Amino acid sequence: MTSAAQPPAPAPGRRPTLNAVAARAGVGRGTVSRVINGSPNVSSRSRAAVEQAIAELGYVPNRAARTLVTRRTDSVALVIPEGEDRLFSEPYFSGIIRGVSAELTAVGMQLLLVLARNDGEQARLASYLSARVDGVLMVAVHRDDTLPDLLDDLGVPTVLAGQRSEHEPLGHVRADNYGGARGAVQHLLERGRRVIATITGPLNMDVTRARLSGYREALENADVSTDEQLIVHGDFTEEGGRTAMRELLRRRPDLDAVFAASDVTASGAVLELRASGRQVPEDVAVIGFDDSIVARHIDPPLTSVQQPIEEMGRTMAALLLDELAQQGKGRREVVLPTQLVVRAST
Amino acid sequence: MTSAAQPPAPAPGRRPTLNAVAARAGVGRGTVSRVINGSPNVSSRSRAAVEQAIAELGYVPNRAARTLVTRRTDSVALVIPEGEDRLFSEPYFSGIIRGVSAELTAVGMQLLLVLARNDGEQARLASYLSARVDGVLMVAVHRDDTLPDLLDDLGVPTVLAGQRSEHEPLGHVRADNYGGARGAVQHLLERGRRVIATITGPLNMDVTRARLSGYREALENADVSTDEQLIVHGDFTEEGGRTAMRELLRRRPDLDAVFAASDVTASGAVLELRASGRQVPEDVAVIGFDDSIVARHIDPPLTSVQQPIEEMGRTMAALLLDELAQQGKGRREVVLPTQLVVRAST
DNA sequence: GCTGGCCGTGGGACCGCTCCCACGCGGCAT
DNA sequence: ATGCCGCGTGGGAGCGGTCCCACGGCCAGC
Repeated sequence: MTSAAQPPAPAPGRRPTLNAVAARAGVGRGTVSRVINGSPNVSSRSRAAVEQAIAELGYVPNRAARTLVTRRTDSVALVIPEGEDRLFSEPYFSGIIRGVSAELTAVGMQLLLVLARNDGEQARLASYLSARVDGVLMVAVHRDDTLPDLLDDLGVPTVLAGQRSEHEPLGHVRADNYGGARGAVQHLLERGRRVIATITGPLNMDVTRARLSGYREALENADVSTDEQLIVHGDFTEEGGRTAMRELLRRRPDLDAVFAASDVTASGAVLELRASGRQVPEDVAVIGFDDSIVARHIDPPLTSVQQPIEEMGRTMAALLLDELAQQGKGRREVVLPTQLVVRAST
Repeated sequence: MTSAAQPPAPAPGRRPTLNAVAARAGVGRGTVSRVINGSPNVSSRSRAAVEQAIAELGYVPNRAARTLVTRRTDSVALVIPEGEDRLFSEPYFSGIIRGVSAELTAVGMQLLLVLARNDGEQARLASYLSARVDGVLMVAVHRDDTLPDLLDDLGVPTVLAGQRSEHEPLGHVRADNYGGARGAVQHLLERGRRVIATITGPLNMDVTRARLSGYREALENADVSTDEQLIVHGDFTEEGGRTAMRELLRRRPDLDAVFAASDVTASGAVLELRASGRQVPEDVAVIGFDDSIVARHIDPPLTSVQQPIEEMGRTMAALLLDELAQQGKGRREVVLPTQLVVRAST
């Protein structure tokens, strides 16, 4: 019965704690903490001792304990609207993930993946996120998405891929859709095409409007008359592309080129053109957008506008980390250049 | 100077705590905790009071505080080998994510996305994961992947999509690759094809061996002689498909069907067949695997073997939650049926 | 020589929760 | 009536960090 209060009790199969490191290094907890957090006010002697103890013990800081006191979770959420499966296809999603992930792991933050339903649960989701992460990245935002605003109200730094409207108040990254579209149409003009149609995306997306502007601009610059008959709205699906193409052929059977707002739409257009007895690119040239896996695999391989997806991911993460660092200030927008990838369809 | 120790100090812009709920409900902290965690030993009076207080205060439990004491993080990681961009294409990745996410959010767990490099960092990654999550889900495991074993050694429950070898010790979910391949070849036989070649995947993947077995089995069942000349190895890429097809045509110019181990491989094969002057499906029928976006968009649309991807995701998560619940026991394997989707290529 | 300031340091208080012990109370068997 | 049991309960201890205050030692300035 001489058990006078168990001294340190090495703790069974448990990971070493900061306390254990301090004991082993012969310093106080505060000093270990300072070393870990890179404080300059530590003598090199202490620092060396602590670093050695950390290495010997294989110490890894307990994130929960740190979060409890600092109120930072060191994690950000990537929110994806459920149903936007389009996003998951190459190269979009892999690129975004790779970029975001690279930027985040470099600073020791972790990435949470959250699928969001587009129903009335957005308020609940916003509150959930505000308790779980330091910031939020969102892709595929639509004009009427409220989640970004809800998050903003809760003070959760948020960065979007793309803007909801031309005056997006939140930080965001987007490709130069306007310039990409203009370049695509210029390319068609250089190939000698003169009756150039376009199949757009959904009207409630900013990318649709930007690409349409680029299309118009290119034609006006070239003094080619623009005909509203040559503009049809699609929905980014293959079926939408077929339907739109059918309508275009009805209106202007003499068209000699089509600029589609997505590769999948373009692939539908190609099918419909072929069904009407036209050859691509001999009779009608076709350009897509996204440079997706479909562009490379359909026949003929599709000329397409490529976005710097991975860099967009990296930039999104960087902007968010910026906002985190400066407490919500420094909200910025970044526009990245696109590149035309020429293949057999033009 | 009459400031005698600030009493409760309502705390400024901070979220309500369990203490605040207890005070408002007029009960002790223990009781609030019991209500939140669904303990049965709470009088219905107390329970009602607590629930009302929670609602009024908009209380959300602090996960870090809970994790600190329970040593559970209530989160699992989905580990994806970097470079396996193939996985990111429709429908694979979106399906897995949707299935996993649905199952996890139903029980309040969160999903961490982790990109893993295939270098010597795996030990570090394993240790990182063991500190950050309760369990791990892995996709695209190769025969020589060590991460699953490292995790197992650290006692981190792990569930794989697919098996590394035929005697996978870890819990895993896979599609019936054998049955799917057999069914595909049977379909070709029913279409009257007799000289059926196959382009496999990489030999270090179990799916490759399983699909090859199914191919052989179907031919043997039908008393069609199998010729090793008809088997060529690919690598799941389009270029690999072209190369393999070229080799097959050299060896057996009389072949009348090809079963490819992936849609992308199949699309390469189709291009090469066409280049050789053959028509698909008139001269040579082609079947792919995965029922990916490529299958639907190439010309002709590809007959393909579809896997129940979303269900695989759901099942993976369910198996992991099971292991979590029973402390690593109940390690199981689940095989899900495939389905042949017939299109114009056969 | 004394004072002031700064540097490096140790350690108490605390973050918000769960775990568990101890207590009061009523009902049942003795 | 007395005991015991078990239920519902309150609250102390502790999880593993960070923050910050106080302290000793040293050097520079007067």
